[in-house]
Order: sequence, then structure tokens, then C-alpha cells
Amino acid sequence: MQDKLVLIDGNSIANRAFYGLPDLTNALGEHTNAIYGFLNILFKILTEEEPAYLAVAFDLHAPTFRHKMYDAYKGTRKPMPTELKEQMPVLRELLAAMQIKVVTLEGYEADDLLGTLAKCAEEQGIAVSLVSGDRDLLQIATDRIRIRIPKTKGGKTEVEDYYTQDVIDRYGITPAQVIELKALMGDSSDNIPGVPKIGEKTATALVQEYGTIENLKEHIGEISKASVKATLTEHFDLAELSKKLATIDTNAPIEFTKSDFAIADLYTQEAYKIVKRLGFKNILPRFENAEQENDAATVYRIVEDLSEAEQVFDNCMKAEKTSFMILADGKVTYGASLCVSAEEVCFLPVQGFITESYLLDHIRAVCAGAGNHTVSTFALKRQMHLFGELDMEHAGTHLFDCAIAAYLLNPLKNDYDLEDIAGEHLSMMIRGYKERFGKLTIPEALTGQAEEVRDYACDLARVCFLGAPVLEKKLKAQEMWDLFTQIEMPLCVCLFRMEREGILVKKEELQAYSETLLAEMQQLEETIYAEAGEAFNINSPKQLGEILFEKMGLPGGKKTKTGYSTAADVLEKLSEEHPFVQHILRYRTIAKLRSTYAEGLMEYVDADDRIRSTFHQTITATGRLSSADPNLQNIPIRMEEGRLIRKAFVPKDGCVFVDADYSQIELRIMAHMSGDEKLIAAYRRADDIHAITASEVFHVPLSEVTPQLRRNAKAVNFGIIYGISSFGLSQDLSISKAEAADYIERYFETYPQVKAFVDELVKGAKKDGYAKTMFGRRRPIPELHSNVFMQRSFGERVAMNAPIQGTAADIMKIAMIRVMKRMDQENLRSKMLLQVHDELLIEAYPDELEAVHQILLEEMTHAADLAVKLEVDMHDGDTWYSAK
DNA sequence: CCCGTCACG
DNA sequence: ACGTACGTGACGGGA
Repeated sequence: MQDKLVLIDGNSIANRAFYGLPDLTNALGEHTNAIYGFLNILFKILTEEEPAYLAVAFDLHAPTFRHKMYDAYKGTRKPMPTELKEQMPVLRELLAAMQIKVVTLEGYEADDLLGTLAKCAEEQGIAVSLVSGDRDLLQIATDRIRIRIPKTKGGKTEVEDYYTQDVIDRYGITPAQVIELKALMGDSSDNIPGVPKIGEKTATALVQEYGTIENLKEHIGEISKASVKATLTEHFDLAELSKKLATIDTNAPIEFTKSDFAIADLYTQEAYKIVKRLGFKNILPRFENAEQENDAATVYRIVEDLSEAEQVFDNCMKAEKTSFMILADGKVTYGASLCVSAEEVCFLPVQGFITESYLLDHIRAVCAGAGNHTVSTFALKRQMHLFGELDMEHAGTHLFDCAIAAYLLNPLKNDYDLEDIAGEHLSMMIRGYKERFGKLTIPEALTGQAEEVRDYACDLARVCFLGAPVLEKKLKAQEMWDLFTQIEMPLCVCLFRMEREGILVKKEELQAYSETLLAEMQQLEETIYAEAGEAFNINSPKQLGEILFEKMGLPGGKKTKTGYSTAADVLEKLSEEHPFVQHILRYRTIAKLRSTYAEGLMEYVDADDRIRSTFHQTITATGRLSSADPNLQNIPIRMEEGRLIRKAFVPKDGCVFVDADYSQIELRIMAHMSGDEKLIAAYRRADDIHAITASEVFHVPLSEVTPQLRRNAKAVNFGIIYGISSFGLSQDLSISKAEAADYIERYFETYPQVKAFVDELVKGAKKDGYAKTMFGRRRPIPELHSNVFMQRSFGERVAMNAPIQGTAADIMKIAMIRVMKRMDQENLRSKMLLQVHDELLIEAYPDELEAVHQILLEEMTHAADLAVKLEVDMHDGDTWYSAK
């Protein structure tokens, strides 16, 4: 097989990728698109050519002979944008990790080095491919040196190839004449004033006719075009200069040798780490052979013998700290890994005498910890569902959930898997399940690749073991240790118990409700089709838009990226005059209630007629919880027809619901945090804060506050919490922006300390890079430093909202822990079932009703000590509907 | 898989 | 001039 050398123009290809691809960032916020594009081209070429030799050339910042030739040469290059500039050293680092030869030389540009190497290799009988986006390189083309220029066509990268003949075919001139052409076109000397610039067609014709610019000069009299003649006569010296600048120096002091340029193993462990960090998921598999070699000091052991297992658990109990990870799929446990020390990690597969319950019971015992050791793991709540509950307080003092810790350190991430935590906090690269086992189930993996499963499970436990102290240190440094130990970890147990409990629903109520809805839906469907004159999919915004705005010709501006907006606020403006639109809106409401709530919820009813939602503790940017599968935090209440669904949620036999919710908690927090005396006084005075606000802001006696004025004041109150903007308020109140701005101004005049407070929030967040709650929870706000107005404004609103929404979340979490703890202490059998941000739902035994009321009231109102009293509204009911 | 829409706080 | 209120999750449609 013939030897091949591939040469790559590093700057040119990275540059091309940077401008050709959308902006791309990894989890750390590093820009990566130039590197990504570079790698894609590299792999494409390598796959195609299978070369024996490879090198990438880069420009240096040092001046080249071109600078010496012409002072202004440095100005001929555009400055690199920082987003690209920062990628270059990372790319170099990656190439080094892949053991790829990188050439740079002071005083020479990449072109010169590539040209020299190409010629040198050609002389040694090696076929050369030179990859660049720069057509200057075409001058190097021969029959054995191929210039390859990547082009993007419709998202696909294609490569244009040029041997000598291809240059002639495409440009009508020989490779050697490329410099003549460039000289006439002034291509390489953009910034030199007065340099001749002749269009490509004319220039090509001239080169074809005269061969060189020197020859052209001698025949300048023959040129007919006056402009061409003038510029060439006047500035011929500049054309000559231009030619010299465009000429690639193939005599750079550099040499091609086979040994120096031979491709070694590209897929090293070092390279794997970098690609992993960069987040190139589809490139990563190439590097998978480069397994993370374990520290020689750490032993991963499979334990199958019962007495040996006993020994492992015994050691865990005695150890100062330990960690574990259960390997399970849904409800089935296949094994667990435990880390007794940094040197010894054991994997215990479920088999023989090591049964599921044996394993789980022992792990629970390790967590419950008779001793004083700390136990770290990942996603503790999920594992509690396998082995059972723990003590809330003990969780705070002795257990460490790496996912929750990582979430507190950066709540903006989409997920917190252990592989990411290992990379981000330990600079350790762990391969994930999919990378190791693909689509295999755990039992399949265990049969076929038992040792790999062992390594995987042990890796996870080891990351927990090593990660906990690192995360702990960071939490303490950021003053979130109390938040973690006193709120989040105990809450984790609290949430587990709520999830395990579930909530009873009357399936037949859901069914009946669904049928009622279906009947009306079908009726509406008929009416709508008749009015539209055809049948269409009402649920399709696209089809609906066409019917409304094209067929029926209703006035409607295009609003969304994909077409007409048919959102409720748009349709409501039309509905007055068009009953048809009212029918559409009504249909939407009914369809939503049926699909998401009536039908949707029925899917989740367990055998014991209870629905068990999952409360996610590591999702929101502000510190709130979220509920999913199903979401029980968005059950309808605002509209009566939707609210009816709550009649299906009932307490178990012999119990009643107690529903307690904070009254305007966010606004009270606002009053407290701002310290605004007038707002605080307003809260101390009476209960209808919106009316008082209206009275004070609009200067009318409280008794004369109209519902309209109250509504406006309420909207302004909300606006302040959301991060006020006149546009947003104007939208909400359907008033002009100027009026909205006026309201805001009046509000700030009335409560000047609120104004100072929100200003300070933005200022502080800009300085620190994050917003902070009363309990130290942080939310990073990178948008604050954006150059884009929209994004920056968003950042400012977030800086105002996050401390308020987040503090409310903190307070509710504290209340939940205290309520549950008190119910435990008083040996109540009543259960906490749901949290809906400012509301708690308890399933109470009648004989405990008084106690439950008292506990809720006391613990919720005293969860935080604010300048303004926290008020709680409480209702009992035999359904969730009537308990509100 | 993303988008538009809509349910909640 | 820019064009949005803050925070979520689920559904159906359509590429």
C-alpha cells in the first residue's frame, strides 16, 4: 500500500468550522464549535484516506517574513473573536493528547510549513493531501499533491479535490499561476492602500494571456480596459508585493520524516478525557477503547460469598466514611457496590445467598448507621424506594447525596449524573452505562460482561466516595453547607415518604369526568367542522391557523416561528365577534382537561388506587421542587370546570384532607428582604394587601379602591416579584407601555426601599455572577454579562425574581421538614401527601385533626422569622376540591 | 425530538 | 430599536 501524508491547515479549518457551525457550548460553558467541526473534518479525511502520516500546522503570533516585507501586513488579518480564540489552545491540547504531530515555526505561516512539508514528502514518493479552506494553497497542487477544500453543502461537509489538472479545469490557469492571479486580484493584501484589485474574470484572462505579472507589465500597452491599465501602471510595485505576499515559501526550515509524522494511537485516554469534557457525545465512542485505567492502588472486587459479604458490611459499619450505589432497574435490584476505602471497592451481585432483601437490608443498615460514619451516594431518594426510609435528621447529619450537592453548586444543569460529577468535580472520566453496555439490560450485561458491570458499579461508588469530600468543601466555601445538611438532605427523606404514600383517587370519578368531557368534545367538533366547512385537526395549530387566518380571513398577525399564533390570548381578541373562535377555545379547554387530567391521570393509578408522583429535588433554577409522572402540582383550580377534577382526589377511608397554603408568601418575603417600612406596615395593618397597595399607589382611600384598581395593584405586585418590566405589565393588564411604566413609577415612589432593593439585587448579581436567597441558595446568572439586550434584560429580571421565589421555596422546605418531624414526634398517623409550592396537603385522621391543624399553623408560620408575619390559610375537606 | 399550547404556583 | 413578565411538566402535532 502506498504511503500517504495528510496535512491540515489548523487555523483555516478551525476558522471555517467556527463560522460555519452554530455556536456550541459544553456543560462548562466553553465554546466548542470550532473544535467540533475540526474533528469532524479530521475523522472524515482519516476514514477516507487511511494515511500513514499526519500533521496539523498552525500560525504563530510572531511576525513572519511577510511582516518584514510590508509593515501593514499585520493589519491584513482580522482579529480572532474571543469565542474562537479560546478554542485554539484546547484544540492544540487535544491534538497533543491524540499524539498528532503539530507544526508551527516562528516567522512562518501555516501555509509555508504545509507547502514545505508537502514538497518534501512528495520528493520521498509519498502521496500528499493538504486540507485547507484557503485557496492560496492551490499553488502547491501537483499530480501527487492534492489540495482538499472542505465545503458545506446543505449541512453536509463535502470536500473539493484539486490536483494540477483540477486547478486548470476549474480556474483555467496552472497551480503556479495562482499567485499571479492573486497578485492581480489583490487577495492577500486587503489592507494595503492602492493595491490593484482586478475582478477574477479579467484577472484570469490576463494571466492566461501573459502568464506572469512581469510579462504583463511589458505588454501593458496592449491592455484595452482603461481602469485596469491605470491601476496596474500606477501601482505595479504593489501588485508585485501582493504576489510576494501570496507566494507560499516552500523552503521553510522544516523537514518531513516518516518517523516524525507517523500516526500513533489517536484514541488515548488523555484524548478521551478532553473529548468527554468537551461534551461531543457522538464523537466519544471513537475514543472508547481508551479506558479509564484504574488507579493501581484501587481494587475492584466481586463479592459473591455470603461470609465475605458480611465482612464487607462489617467493614462499612466500622469505617469512618463509606459510599454505595445500588444497581437496579425500576424495582428490581441486581447488585450493589460499596466503597470501604479509596483503595477497596466491592461489587455484590444478587445471587446465591446474597439475595435482594439481604443486600437491601444491609445497605439500609449502613445508611441508618449505628455508628458515627458518613455515607455518600447518588440519588438517595431513588434508592430509598428500594431499601426503605431513613431518619430525616440522620440524613442531614450522616448522609450525603452527591446529586443534591452538585445541584446546589450549579442548579442550572439539565442533569446530574455521576459521570458528569466525576468529570466536573474530580476531573475523573467515567464511562456511562450506555457507553459501556449500549442498549443491554442489566441482566444481559451481567451475563455477558460481568467484569465490566463490576467496574461500572465500583466506579460509581468510588465517585461518590471521592466526590463527597470535594463537594462538601465547595458547599462550605460557598456557604451552602447548612442549606445542604439542614434543609435539602432531611427534605430528601420527607419527599421519599410523600412519594411512597401517594394519594388516593377515585378512578371511576376520573372515568366519568372523562366521558362527560368526551361528549362535549364530540359535540364541539361537529359544530366547528360545520362552521369551518370542512373537517380538520383542531389540535393542530398549523391546520387551525390555516382555517382561521387564510380560509376564513380573520385578522391575525404571524407570531410564532412556524406560522400563525393561535394561542389563547390571540384568539380571545377575536372571539367577541366570532362564535367560531369561542368554540375553538372551548374545545381546547375540554381537550386539555381530558387528555392531560382525566385520561392522563388514570394511567398512573396504582393497584391500591393511589397515584404516586415523583418530586424532583434537583430540577429548578430557583430551588423549588417539581413534580412529574404525573405532575400533581398543576392540577386545575382556576376554572371551575377544571377544578372538578379535584373531586377525584380523596383522603383514604376514615380520613380528611387538610390543605394549608401560605398567603402571598413571595410578596411578604419581598417586604421583609427590602425592609420597606411602608410595605411592612401595610402587611401589619390588614389582610388585603392588594387593596392597600392600590390605595397607597393610586392615592385613594382604602374604602374607595375599586376592583379595577385592586386588580392593577395586584398585577404590579406580581410584576415586582417577576422582575418588573413595563412591557410585561402592559401585556398582563392590556394597557399601554407608558401607562404600565407610570404604574411602576408610582409603585416605586410609594415603596422607595423596594426600588432600592431590586436595584441592589441586580447590582449584586452582576458583581457576584449569581443571585442568592435568604438561606444562601445560589442561582448563577450568566445572562447578566451578555451583550445581547434581550438576554441581559432576562438576566436582570431573574436577578430580581430568584431571591424571592427561592427564599419562598427554602421556607416551604423548612416548614415541610418541621411539620413532618412534629407529626412523627407526636406519633400521628396522618400523612403529608403533596406540596404545591406554597401549599401542603395532609391526609389526616379525624382524631388527629386538631393536632394537624396546630402543627401546620405553627410550623408553617414560624418556618422563618420575617419582619412580616407569614400567614397560612387552612381548609378541611373530604376531597381536594373542597379542601381549598 | 422540537414546537406550540396550556395547566399550576 | 431591541421585543418579555418568574418558575415548572404534559400533551398532540409534525418534521
